[in-house]
Amino acid sequence: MVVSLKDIAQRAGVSLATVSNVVNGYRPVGERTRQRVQQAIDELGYSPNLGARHLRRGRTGLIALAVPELTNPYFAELAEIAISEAAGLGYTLLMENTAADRDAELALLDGSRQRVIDGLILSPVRIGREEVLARTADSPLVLIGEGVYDVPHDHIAIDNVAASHAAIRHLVSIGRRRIAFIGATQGGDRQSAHLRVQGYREALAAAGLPYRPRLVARTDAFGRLDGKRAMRDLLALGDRPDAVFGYNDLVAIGALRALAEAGHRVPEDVAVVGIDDIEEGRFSAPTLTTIAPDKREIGRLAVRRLVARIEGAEVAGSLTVQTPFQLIRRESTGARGG
Amino acid sequence: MVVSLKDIAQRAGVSLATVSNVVNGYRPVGERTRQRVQQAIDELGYSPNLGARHLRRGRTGLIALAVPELTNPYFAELAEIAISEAAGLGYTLLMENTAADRDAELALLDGSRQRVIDGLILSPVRIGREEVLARTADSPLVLIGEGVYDVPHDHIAIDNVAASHAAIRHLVSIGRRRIAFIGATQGGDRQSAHLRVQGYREALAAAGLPYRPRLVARTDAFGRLDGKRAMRDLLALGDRPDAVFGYNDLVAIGALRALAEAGHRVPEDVAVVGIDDIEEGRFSAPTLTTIAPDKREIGRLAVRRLVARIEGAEVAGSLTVQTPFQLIRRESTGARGG
DNA sequence: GCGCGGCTCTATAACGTTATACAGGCGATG
DNA sequence: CATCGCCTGTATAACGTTATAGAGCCGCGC
Repeated sequence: MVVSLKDIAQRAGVSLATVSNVVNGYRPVGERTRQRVQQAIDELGYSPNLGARHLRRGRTGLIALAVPELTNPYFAELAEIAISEAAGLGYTLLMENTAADRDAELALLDGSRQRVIDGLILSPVRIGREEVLARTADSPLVLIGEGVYDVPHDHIAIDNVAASHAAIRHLVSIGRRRIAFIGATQGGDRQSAHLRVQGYREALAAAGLPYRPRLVARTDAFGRLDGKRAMRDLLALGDRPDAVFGYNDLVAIGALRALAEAGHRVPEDVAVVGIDDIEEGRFSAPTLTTIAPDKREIGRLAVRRLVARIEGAEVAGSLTVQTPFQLIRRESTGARGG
Repeated sequence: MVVSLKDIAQRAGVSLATVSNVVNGYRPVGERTRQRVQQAIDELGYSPNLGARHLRRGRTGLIALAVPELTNPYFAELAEIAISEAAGLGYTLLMENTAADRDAELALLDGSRQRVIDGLILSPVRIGREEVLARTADSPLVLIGEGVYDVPHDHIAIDNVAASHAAIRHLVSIGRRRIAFIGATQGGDRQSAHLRVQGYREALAAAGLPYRPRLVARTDAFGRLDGKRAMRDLLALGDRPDAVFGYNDLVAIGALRALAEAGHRVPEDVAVVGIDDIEEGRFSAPTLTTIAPDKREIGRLAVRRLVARIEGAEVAGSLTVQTPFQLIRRESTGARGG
């Protein structure tokens, strides 16, 4: 049997309202009564009906984290952090998979899901500034990753241009001159790819190296297979690069695979760098040099800002936070050991 | 502004009940009225308040999938499938992370979370038959993976013993004689490890090979690092195995890494087989031979059975389904190409 | 001695739905 | 022509909770 406030009230011989006050302390209750009520709660094993509470309060205690792919370890690792942070704040985090689909992102942005969640953390891929501005829903929204700037929402990301700089500087520092980039995109979507390409170009220029469009490979998506295909295409071109910078670790790992299959040595023939620092890169052969964003910071910050907004803290304007990152050298650029 | 049934009713000049009937078709509505109501809905952009609906119907439309680790690609891949299957049936799937923690599993089993979800799909790791039997909550429960048998709940898994057989037979067929197992456990928890070890022993016996306890390595968890450490320990033992069967792909990938660091060639010196067929194993160097469970089938079946129970289909008794699996040969046991 | 404020507690009206009971109209049936 | 049943639609009571208004009681100050 499922116990409600009424059962407790009956058992303890008090009114509904008093039990409610004992449970959530909205108004003070006398010590004797409180004990009687508490005892009844313990005996009957009451736990509040969240649906009813939601109906009354207008909040569900649910927030969502929407990512383009659950199977990308970067997002899985981020999700684990966010889930535990949300739990600590009394919220339940719901994972949404947009599958990098524009309609899915739009639906989430102001769709019906909003009726059940108190707020949304979104990693946009296919939508841009206009779509976000056109949003009608009024529940709080926090953006993570890149793609959308200058909108009235909190935004947490790393500085992609700077991250690219760091990667390219590292490759230049170990003597590479023909540096390719894998993971550019066609359209204006996925801005982070643009930013990473931009950082790549700037850093090349800063190092006095020429920008060769042929060395920038486009991909449809950003998985291992995309990286592998792009690397294969680059190799087929004839003028082999001596280094590759991948849009993310998955793309870089795909590139590693293509290089191995083509019989090229990493890092001797071609050095490889990714972004994300997923665990897989610490176990690949060779291990993968990467730009490590502070996932813990990103996950915690995103949840905390969202919850702050939900709970009404009129935090000053929208806030864009750039979290730190770090270059981690591993075998794919010549570091020794694991 | 947030529109409710009342607003629609007013606009269309009908009663609340009629609008409700248009929305969810509980009772038929005349064609003319239906059109007027539908128009009002479209114009005002109504979407039902799920909290209220939950309160009234006693169902939330939320189901949960609880896994021991989100960052295990096997579960991430399974989750993607389950999420889309659930969406197709009109349910939202909530991911829960038990972090392989006993208390977390227990809390989920009959804890307060039950008040917000209609049913639970659980991949148990630390709890067994007794705990499941002692459960008080009465919402439907579907178990996936191994660990708990003979309980009155639906259960979907592969035949672990048979899977182990297939793996060992394969290793024997390519001439291996000293076959190690990585991923045994200490206690009675994580039954699947027991079953996989059991299959390993049986298959050794069937092949006329001796069972050497020293070649069975225990691990605390089942990640890459655990596999790497265990492999390192096995190598330190002196009598090097000529093949390794890992509890799962992650463990096997960790083993690959340890072998590479120790300078052993795979598969020439040591062949390696895992279980799960995660994408990572198709890109590792060497690519990983694995036992591939039918993740699509498992995910879809789990969701469908759970929903069937929720919706009251008194399906005959509890059902244990064993889904098919398949051996996929790759480089780590001598197959050529990707 | 009376009024007034503070302290507990209670009664009750929402929140937005859905299911039940009921009412009116109209054609078919006896 | 009266009656029955079907078909549409309505009014309304829940579901379990929380917030608001208010009731009873006690002690204190004038």
